[in-house]
Amino acid sequence: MCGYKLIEEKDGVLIKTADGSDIIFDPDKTFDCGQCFRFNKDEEGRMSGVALGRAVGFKQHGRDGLYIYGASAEEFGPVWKEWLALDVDYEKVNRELTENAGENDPVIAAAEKVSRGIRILRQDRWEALCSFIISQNNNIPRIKKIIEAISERWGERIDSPVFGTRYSFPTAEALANAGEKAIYDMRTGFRAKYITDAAEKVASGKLDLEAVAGMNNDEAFNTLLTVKGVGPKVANCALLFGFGRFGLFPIDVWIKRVLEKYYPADFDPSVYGEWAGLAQQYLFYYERYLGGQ
DNA sequence: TGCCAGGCCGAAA
DNA sequence: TTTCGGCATGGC
Repeated sequence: MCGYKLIEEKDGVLIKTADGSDIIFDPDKTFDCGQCFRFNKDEEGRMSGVALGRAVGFKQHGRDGLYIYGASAEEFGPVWKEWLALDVDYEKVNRELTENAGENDPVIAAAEKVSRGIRILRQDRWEALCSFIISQNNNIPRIKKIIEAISERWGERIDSPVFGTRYSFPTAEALANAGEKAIYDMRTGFRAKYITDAAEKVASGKLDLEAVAGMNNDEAFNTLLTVKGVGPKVANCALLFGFGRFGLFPIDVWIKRVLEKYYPADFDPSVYGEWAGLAQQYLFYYERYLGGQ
């Protein structure tokens, strides 16, 4: 089910599923599961932040609804439906995921249950790549701080009637022009040279993210590895979250822990099929936020 | 205070 | 080819 009714409101647009079915989108979980670093719960109880150069906020509205603050009805289809992946039937995906995994999978069914409502977003390519370069050997609160800081410094100012002043994620050109020292001064540490290399490659066209989007997974992966500071984990996260490669399964310290804790040594995540990336995200959320409860 | 964080690089073995 | 120390910083 992916049809929606749109109701224009004064500060945004209310989305309801056309047939009253569960929308399966939990903003709190989706923006708190480490795929996107620019959203926080605000005083109104919305998950608000900046994406695609727009200030926006999300709040669940009953089981079948979603309130999108700072957006219009005509923006929904081309912008937010795509970005939030509301075109994907998660009821079906969740069913396929647990079926693919089979009955002998120790935890995916439990992880799916507690993680229900997480959607893998279709984020901006450059923002995803750059954000996950920053994420390496770092913790989520600090990753968010650094990203906010560089956005305030080198992003475009956005004056939103709903959210006030916010800043877009800086372009590769802006960061390339800023230079490594200025980026280092934003407390990015040893990542400054990696961010700079990525920004310079993208700004110069030496790395064409549009072209990467047209490549198969292996080609795209190997192309991203040409950036200094981009290894397997960062490349897979960039592709999963920024290029809609929902079948990729990035392995970080948390996922490694999950695999060691619950799965046999020879476990192959490709059993999760084209939704391995979602399985990964469910397992991450399950372990990180619930301690495997 | 010390350990760790959505890792990767470069050198050593 | 695989292993391993080092890395900047700050959250907890």
